[in-house]
Amino acid sequence: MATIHWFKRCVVSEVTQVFFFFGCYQTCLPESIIIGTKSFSRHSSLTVDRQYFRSAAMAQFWKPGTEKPRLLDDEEGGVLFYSASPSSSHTYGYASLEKQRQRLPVFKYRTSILYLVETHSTTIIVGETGSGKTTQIPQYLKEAGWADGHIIACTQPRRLAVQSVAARVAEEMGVKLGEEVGYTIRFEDVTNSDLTRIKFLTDGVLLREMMDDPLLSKYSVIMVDEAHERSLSTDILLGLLKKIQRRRPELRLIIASATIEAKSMAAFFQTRKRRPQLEGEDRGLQTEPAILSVEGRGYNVQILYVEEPVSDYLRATVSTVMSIHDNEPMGDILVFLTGQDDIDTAVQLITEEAQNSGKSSLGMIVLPLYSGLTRADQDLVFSPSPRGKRKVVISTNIAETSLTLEGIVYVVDSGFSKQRFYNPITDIENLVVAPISKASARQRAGRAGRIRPGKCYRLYTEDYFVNEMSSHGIPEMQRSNLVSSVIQLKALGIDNILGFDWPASPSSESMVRALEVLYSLGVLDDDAKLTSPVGFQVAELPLDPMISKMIIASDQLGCSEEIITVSAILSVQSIWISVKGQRELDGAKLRFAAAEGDHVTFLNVYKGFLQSNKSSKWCHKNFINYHAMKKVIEVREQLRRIAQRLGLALKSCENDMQVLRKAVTAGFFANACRLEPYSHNGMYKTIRSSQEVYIHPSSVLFRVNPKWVIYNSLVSTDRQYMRNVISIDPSWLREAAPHFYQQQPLNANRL
DNA sequence: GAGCACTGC
Repeated sequence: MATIHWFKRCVVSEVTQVFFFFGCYQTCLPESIIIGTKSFSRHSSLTVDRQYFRSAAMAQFWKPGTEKPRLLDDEEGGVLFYSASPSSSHTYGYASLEKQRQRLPVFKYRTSILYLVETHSTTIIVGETGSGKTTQIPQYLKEAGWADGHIIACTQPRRLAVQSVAARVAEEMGVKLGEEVGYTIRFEDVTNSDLTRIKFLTDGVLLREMMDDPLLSKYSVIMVDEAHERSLSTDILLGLLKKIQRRRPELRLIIASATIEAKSMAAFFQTRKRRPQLEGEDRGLQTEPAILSVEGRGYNVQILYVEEPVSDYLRATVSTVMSIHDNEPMGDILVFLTGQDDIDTAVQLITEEAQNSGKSSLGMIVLPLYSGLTRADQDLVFSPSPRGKRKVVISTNIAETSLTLEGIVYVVDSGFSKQRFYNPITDIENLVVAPISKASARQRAGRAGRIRPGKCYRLYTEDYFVNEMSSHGIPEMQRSNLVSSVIQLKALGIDNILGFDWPASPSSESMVRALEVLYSLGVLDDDAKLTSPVGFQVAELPLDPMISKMIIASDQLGCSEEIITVSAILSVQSIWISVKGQRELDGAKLRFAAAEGDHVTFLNVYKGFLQSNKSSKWCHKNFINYHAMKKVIEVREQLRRIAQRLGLALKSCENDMQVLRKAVTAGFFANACRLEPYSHNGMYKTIRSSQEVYIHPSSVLFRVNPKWVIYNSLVSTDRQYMRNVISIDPSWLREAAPHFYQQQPLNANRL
């Protein structure tokens, strides 16, 4: 392909001599802590590289058994760096497991960690993947007696991590999972209230627990793991834990992360300046956070940068993969691109290129990886590559944190990912391709060093990495719609949302917008307090507040069974299988299509699924995602239980779809749109802000264009597309939200 | 007639 050669030619022609630079520095520590590694130096040795890359720095990850630099920097930031003294040896039943435990890097810090937790309210532990912090620290705490009469909690951002870590710890302790060691995730509580002493849980579950027990009084130590990811729920949790600490000085917090800005996190938990006479300090408990750094266990990853910025990262990706395959020893390749579109194209281009070049096609298996794939397709990437073959996985961010692939030796990093951004003025969340942060780049590179030393090819220049890439991404909190977060805080009795102490404050526009939406839903009153009962009921449901409101309205309208089904379907990613050739999918959709719109279509799919006896074959035949439907069933059951607890009547409207549409209107009235009169291209305008929007072609109402519709969400590409659309009668709007629409020109006769 | 990074309750 001529286009691919362009990249090679261009670079080759400009590279006359290439240098190798060697430097030894630790990428696993935040810059603020590395200041003491004086040995860091860069000396260049002249080598001609046959690649088109310049090896600018060797990212040296610490290996077990090597001495690490020690430093003490307690001048300002409160960084305590303890020397690694061997812990006293203990003997436990499981010899081989015990040996393994002692070989983990974190073991050398056992005494230091216990000392810090004993003497400090908050301990920040920085440790790379493989340091063993997640599995070992809860055990150390238990061995030291922190579980006597209390529970040790360890939170994770993801369900899978909770399950696997809990299983591992139970195994190491030689106990049955669910007894002394347990875990809780949504839909699964594998704990025993009498026996469980170490409990793993998602941070979202811990937030929910706070609704019943605001001070989290059954926990003695709470370890918040992967805090560097700065997810929405982690940040809310950190803000709330800081508040709890003031009421419960004896509670110990451990904030664990890979590449956190340790000092800024420490500054967040720094309370001394504001309250010089904290109760805890009288008892020798330091309220100033301690920071401890633990080395990881990855192998060296050599970082290579492009000499010149690439104009087309897709082409650059293809030629880089081909070059690795032709020139480098065996080992699988992991490529980070942005989304399904790019990935499918890259898979195709690489496959073609390999076939054209003849010999190299023999040894390559090229596989896509993104969440929209079916389970079977995702499993392909986990099967070991056949002898003599090189596996090339082209992935989204899913391989950065959520999934770990073994056998990766080479990483190709495009430097981009899709990120969500929220505009509080237009109230629209956009998904845009944006440059990643240094922290992400390091995380991606680290994926190459899991089994042996690897290489990471960055499709951007070193100068760009050093001077332009931001060190950490923007926390999710500052990129999201905050309605769900605000209602959670309200439910926990946080009245002053605008004054809440966040690890990273969201814009006041976002918060004001969230308050407005909640007010219009009747969830907050004039004093911005939760209304009773609607506000409390909405807060209790683990859903977007607009969906929760829809459920509550369905009680009066007598269609709660149907609305709960619709809610469950709206809260899973997509019930349709994503296929490249969409013809068949469109045909399949037609079988379920309802004139009223997508919500009713969903109901038809659900009914069909039940009639098929929840058959996976039936799903396959109808282009429906079986795993998504199973999740729908689970979510639906949970919602029914909560609805009953809230005193809502579970009732079916049978075939009266008008009440169902009214219930949807009660939750989503703010998303009402009117077809522009005389519009020939299906243009709608939102009632609230006269924004130009169109029905998404995936909707059953595409080209049907009813005069009045309500959408569930907007997707913006070159146009604003409404997804999941239902037709309504405009008179229902004022009925559902009189205050919201009192000044809006709703006269349908104007059409 | 177009496209949905990834989590989580």
